Amino acid sequence: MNPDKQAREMLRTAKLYCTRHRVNILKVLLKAHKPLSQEQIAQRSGKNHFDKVTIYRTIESLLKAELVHKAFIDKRAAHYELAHNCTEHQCHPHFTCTNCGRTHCLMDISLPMTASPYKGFVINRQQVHFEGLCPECA
Amino acid sequence: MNPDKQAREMLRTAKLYCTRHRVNILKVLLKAHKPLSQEQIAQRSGKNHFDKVTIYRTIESLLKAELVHKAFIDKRAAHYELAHNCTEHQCHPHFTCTNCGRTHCLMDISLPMTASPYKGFVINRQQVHFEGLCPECA
DNA sequence: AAAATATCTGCAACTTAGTTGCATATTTTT
DNA sequence: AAAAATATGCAACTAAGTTGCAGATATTTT
Repeated sequence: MNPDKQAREMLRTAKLYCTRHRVNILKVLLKAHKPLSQEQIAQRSGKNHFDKVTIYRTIESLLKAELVHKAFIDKRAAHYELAHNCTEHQCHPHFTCTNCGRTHCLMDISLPMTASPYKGFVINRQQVHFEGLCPECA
Repeated sequence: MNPDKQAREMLRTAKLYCTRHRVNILKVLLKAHKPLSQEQIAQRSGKNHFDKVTIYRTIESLLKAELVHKAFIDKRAAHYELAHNCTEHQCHPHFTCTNCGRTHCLMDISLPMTASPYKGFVINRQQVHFEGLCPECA
C-alpha cells in the first residue's frame, strides 16, 4: 500500500487528527525500519520542516495511541519505531553493534517468554537486547 | 567482609588509585543492591559531598575497570550498579514496575543465551528487561 | 459551506543530564 | 620527602527534553 494512505489509515483507526506532521512522522518511520531519534526524524522530514517541540508532542500522541513505541536500546537520546511488529508481551529484539554503534531490529528471532515470576513479581512484558558485531563489522 | 575493606580490595585488584570518592561510590553501590543514578549516588554519599563532575568521572573510571556497569533500564538518567553479578555474556535481568516505577535486580533468573546469530550477526552479550507489577503493587 | 469546537503547532524560555578545560589537590612511586 | 601520575572542583557549556501560551488547522455541528 502507498505509505501516505497507510499512515492516514493508521491515524483514522487510532482516532487521531490526521495532521501533516503525524502523517509525515509515520511515513518516515514506515520507511526507516529501525528506531529513530527526534533528531533523525527531523532530518528525514525534508522540507516538512518542523520544530523539535512539535516532533516530541507528535510522538507523544503516537505513543499514547500505541502506533509507536520507544525502543529499548542503550542510547542517550530516545529512539522510536512503529509498534506494528510487537505483541502485547514482547517487542522484537534489537541488536547494537559495539563497533559501529548501529542498531538493527531482529524480526526473525523470538525468545520464549519467561514464565516464572519470582517472589510475587508479575511479568507482563519482556524486552531483549543484543550486543556484538554486525555483518559489516564482523 | 567490611564494605570499606571490600571496596579498597576491588580498587587494588583493578589497579586504580584508592581515592575517597571511588571508595565511597563503591560502598554506596555495594549497599544499594540496585542501579543508581548520579543524583541518587550523590544523595547517598552524605557528608562525602562531591561535585557531579567528580561523580561522573569516578563512575567513568569504574566502568573502564569493569567494576561497574551501566544498567540496561528505561530511565532518562543513566543508572549504574556493581558488575560483580554479571558474566561476560549476560548481566542479571532487571524488572521495572509499571505502577511504582521502581527497578529491581532479578538475581535468580537466568535466561539461556540466545544461540543463533542471524544473517552474520555475532552476538556477544544479551540483556533482558521485564516490565510488570512488583509484589507491593500487584 | 460556514461557524463552532477540538486539537495541534511554533516560539521562547526553561529544566535535566552529562561534558570539557583548566588550575589545584591527592595518591602512588621512587 | 620529592617527583610523577592521576583525581578533583569550579565555571561554563552542550544535548535532550519540557512548559506556557498565542495563533493555526482539523473535525464536527448547523
